Amino acid sequence: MDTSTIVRNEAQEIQALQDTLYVIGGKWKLPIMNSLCNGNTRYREIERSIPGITTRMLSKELKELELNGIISRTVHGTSPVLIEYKTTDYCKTFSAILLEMIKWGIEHKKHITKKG
Amino acid sequence: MDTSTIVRNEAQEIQALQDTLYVIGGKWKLPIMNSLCNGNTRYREIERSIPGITTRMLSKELKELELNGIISRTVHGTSPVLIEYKTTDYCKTFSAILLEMIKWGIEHKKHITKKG
DNA sequence: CAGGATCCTGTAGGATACTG
DNA sequence: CAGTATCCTACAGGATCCTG
Repeated sequence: MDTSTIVRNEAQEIQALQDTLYVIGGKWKLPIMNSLCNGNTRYREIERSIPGITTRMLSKELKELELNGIISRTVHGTSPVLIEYKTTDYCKTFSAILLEMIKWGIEHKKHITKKG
Repeated sequence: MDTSTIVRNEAQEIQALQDTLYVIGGKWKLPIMNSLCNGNTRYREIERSIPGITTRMLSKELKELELNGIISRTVHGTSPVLIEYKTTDYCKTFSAILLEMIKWGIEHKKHITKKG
């Protein structure tokens, strides 16, 4: 299969875009992924690293990300239960987009403040 | 300014991510950008190319995209008024992300159908 | 520490009809 | 053709308190 000969299909593209948006959509999923990428693994750690997020949203989003195979959740120990969140290899397939979006956001801020 | 020496700042990254999400957020902005990238320029053309979108959402999103400098709106003629929507050069700074997201969405669909 | 349970609200977005 | 104007509602997301 030669990828250079893939025929672009508009409807399929839009569907794919919406699928992607569905997985990473909402206000918090990308910030959470980014927090994990920065080495945070514990619930409270992640919470503190993302200004404004509530426990409700954090646990909700973590679940969805886990369901989509983007992150993993591991239980360590028994009595003082330790939970470890990590990005999966699958998450790494998204890191390029993540970085590009960060760069874009930074440039965009310059872009709009430049012109008032 | 050597970009390789940029110190990564987590809070700034998250802010940048949320800025980007704000600009392209919602259900329709990326599909619209993609439609324009595919050569559609007319309102009804764009509308027809995006299954499910309503005129209300289309005009609302087009306005916001124009405000953010992502697309341009040009009026041609006088009597049978012709409107032409086009992506701006600034929109092109986003095309890499757009393509990556399309690729990711397609792969993701394979990924999840594969496992059940 | 790692969340769950509730309650509440704004707004994104849908449906439908209409206009120059 | 290129949109406006209304009306409506589901749900994303916030606030707060509680639990093992």
